[in-house]
Amino acid sequence: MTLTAAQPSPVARLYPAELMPSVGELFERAGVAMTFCADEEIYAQGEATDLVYRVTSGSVRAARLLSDGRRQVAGFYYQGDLFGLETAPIHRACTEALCDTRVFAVRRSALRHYGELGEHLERMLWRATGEELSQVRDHMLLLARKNAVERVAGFLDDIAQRLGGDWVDLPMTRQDIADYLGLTIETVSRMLTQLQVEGVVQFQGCRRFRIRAPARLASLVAA
Amino acid sequence: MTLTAAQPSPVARLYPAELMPSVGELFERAGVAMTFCADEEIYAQGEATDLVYRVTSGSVRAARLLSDGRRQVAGFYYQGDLFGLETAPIHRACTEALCDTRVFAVRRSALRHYGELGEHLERMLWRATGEELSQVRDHMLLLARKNAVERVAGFLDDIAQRLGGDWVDLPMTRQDIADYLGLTIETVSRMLTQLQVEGVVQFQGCRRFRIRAPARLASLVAA
DNA sequence: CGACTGCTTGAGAGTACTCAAGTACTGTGG
DNA sequence: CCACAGTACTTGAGTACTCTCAAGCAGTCG
Repeated sequence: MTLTAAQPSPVARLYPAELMPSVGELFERAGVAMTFCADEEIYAQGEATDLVYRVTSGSVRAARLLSDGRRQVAGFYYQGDLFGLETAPIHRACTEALCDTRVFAVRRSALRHYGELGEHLERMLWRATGEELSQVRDHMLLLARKNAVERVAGFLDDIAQRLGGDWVDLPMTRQDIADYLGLTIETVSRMLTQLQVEGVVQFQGCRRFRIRAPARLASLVAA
Repeated sequence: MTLTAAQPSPVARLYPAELMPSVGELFERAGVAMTFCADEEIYAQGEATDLVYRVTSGSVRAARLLSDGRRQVAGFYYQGDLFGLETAPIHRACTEALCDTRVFAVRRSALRHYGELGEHLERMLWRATGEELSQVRDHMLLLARKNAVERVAGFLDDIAQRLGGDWVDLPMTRQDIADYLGLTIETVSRMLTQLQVEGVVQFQGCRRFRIRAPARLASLVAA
């Protein structure tokens, strides 16, 4: 990991509400830039939760390990996403970069020194926490009540919507997907093959795909 | 549902930090008391998220329905728990009372009229959202990576810890438990029988149990 | 080109599900 | 007080889906 910016200096000017900077600007102004290469750890399970991050470019995976080695991927974060939001003093999950990734990190405990900017950021963090809660609940529904095809279809739909574009490049391995969906790597592979055979999606190599039958994909995702 | 208190009146006194009232007091002061009988709906899926609730007595189940009838119980709330916390303007889940239940409801949009009390409550809501996020993540891990016995053991451990006491009375049906754990009612029943046969727990009727071998239960719950 | 890692495919096994029957608990009416 | 109905729960047998283990294939890097 490399720091590419100096420690931030307090910024406590008054902003008229309509000129309040975007979340991205807030992080760039109040945070520290960091870069990580593929598979590098951003923070560890058990580390203090003082820093909050925003993905500038690249993508990130949050994971938890059970004592017997089973792994669960709690989520993926892409460009523009905030992560590291936890109320507990210690991280319950670790996060790692999936590919070369740049983030801005803000020290939570320092927010009160940033005046209005800090308050604004705090509100943003709250909102992001709420949004994450609702995402996690959706994922819970998927894990509790959906079969393998539906899970994989849901995943492809999600990521296509999140990353946009005609063709989508998957930044994560099959193992990551499996651990995210509560399946095995073989089952994920089989379902991907099945969806491709059925003409729902089309793959170009194993990391790049495009949706060919959005309606059929949507019917699998249901809700 | 019955209202048993008048609409609250603004309370904007100054509280020294150390005299700040507890969450319970805050809800009683700023909220409206409501009572629900068993299986009565507290709010519906799709309803506005303006109200936030706190359980005074009884217990509550939050559930979501898939279009094909599959149901997922998102969580249970017991005495002292806050629920209804969502950032989205509309509830993604409905909540129902499991038994005769009393709650206090606070109108979120009214908080800014309550001065310091309101700000304090907002902070409480934020913290509660964070705590719920971490609980939901634990549950996600359970759903993604644990087998039937481990799920049921985890559930019993959770509820015993939450409700306390030697003997624990389950306020929910087997169907509720199954929909919460992503299992069928028959599997839940079989696992409960198995745990009882193995001497891990003991049942008195089908709604009242006690933990007989905490260590063995803990080893099943793992983490 | 060869080794390595990541992905796919196949065969067989196991866990949880489905369907079906039976038992226990609760409340109602005789 | 007991019989009955209704609901909730348990148990059993057979099935299906996903997992495990094993082998083969593809893309990448030195």
